[in-house]
Amino acid sequence: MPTAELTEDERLDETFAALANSTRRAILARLATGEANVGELAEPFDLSMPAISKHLAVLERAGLISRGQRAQYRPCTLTPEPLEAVATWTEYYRPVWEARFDRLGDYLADIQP
Amino acid sequence: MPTAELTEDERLDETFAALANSTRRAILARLATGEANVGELAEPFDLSMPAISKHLAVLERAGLISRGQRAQYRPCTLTPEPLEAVATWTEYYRPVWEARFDRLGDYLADIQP
DNA sequence: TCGGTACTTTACCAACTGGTTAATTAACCA
DNA sequence: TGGTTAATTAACCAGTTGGTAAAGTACCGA
Repeated sequence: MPTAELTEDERLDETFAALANSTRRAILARLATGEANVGELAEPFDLSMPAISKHLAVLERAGLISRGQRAQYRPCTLTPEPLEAVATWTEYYRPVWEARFDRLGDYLADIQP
Repeated sequence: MPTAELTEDERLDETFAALANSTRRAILARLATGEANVGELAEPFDLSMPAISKHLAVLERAGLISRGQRAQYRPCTLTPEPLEAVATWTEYYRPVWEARFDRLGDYLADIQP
């Protein structure tokens, strides 16, 4: 079958949706320290294995992780390209939130004698 | 009533969920250029007004916009603090995706005679 | 006071999400 | 071969999401 062929917008939709869950963000944080199997990833959570499997499927579909196979194990690794896209998207708005400090700077300048 | 009292994780959940929709991201992009009424925000989209109202409610609940009132109009403005939180969250992973280039650098160094 | 404009609320719908338990697949090991 | 371990798939469920059409609210202006 052909590779999904998503638009940039659709890829951002999937990435943001995948990140909108603290279990999945915690899994990414764990993977930032290195590869891990599904069981190791599941251990910190009070969730069934199928629940973790589903979270991993969401992360994989969003391109945030990739999965290998070693015997019965499915080692997961972080693939951070979508995070880079999020950073790029977000940086566009940096001037907007920094304007607040600019205005604060103006204010501080104003009250100087 | 007391302000929602969400954890940092819950606020990130809401922010990422709000951003996981291209209509809402387009609305934010529009608001980055300045305040706008609901009708003005709806104009570029082939969606009913209630649909836009719902998107704005999601953005407001996530703290990404705030809404005023001027006669019949509800002017919306961008409130970028949650975007700053997203940037902070994302920057944590920057070394991970930049490691790719580091490794590329190692590789290029290796193949030098 | 009455009509129009701007927007929200309500009621409804189909599709998706996040969880469960039970069953299945696949690989190792004794 | 048969049992154990690792993980996925299937079937199900309640709650949320993204959309609609229709009704309601609120303000302005003639």
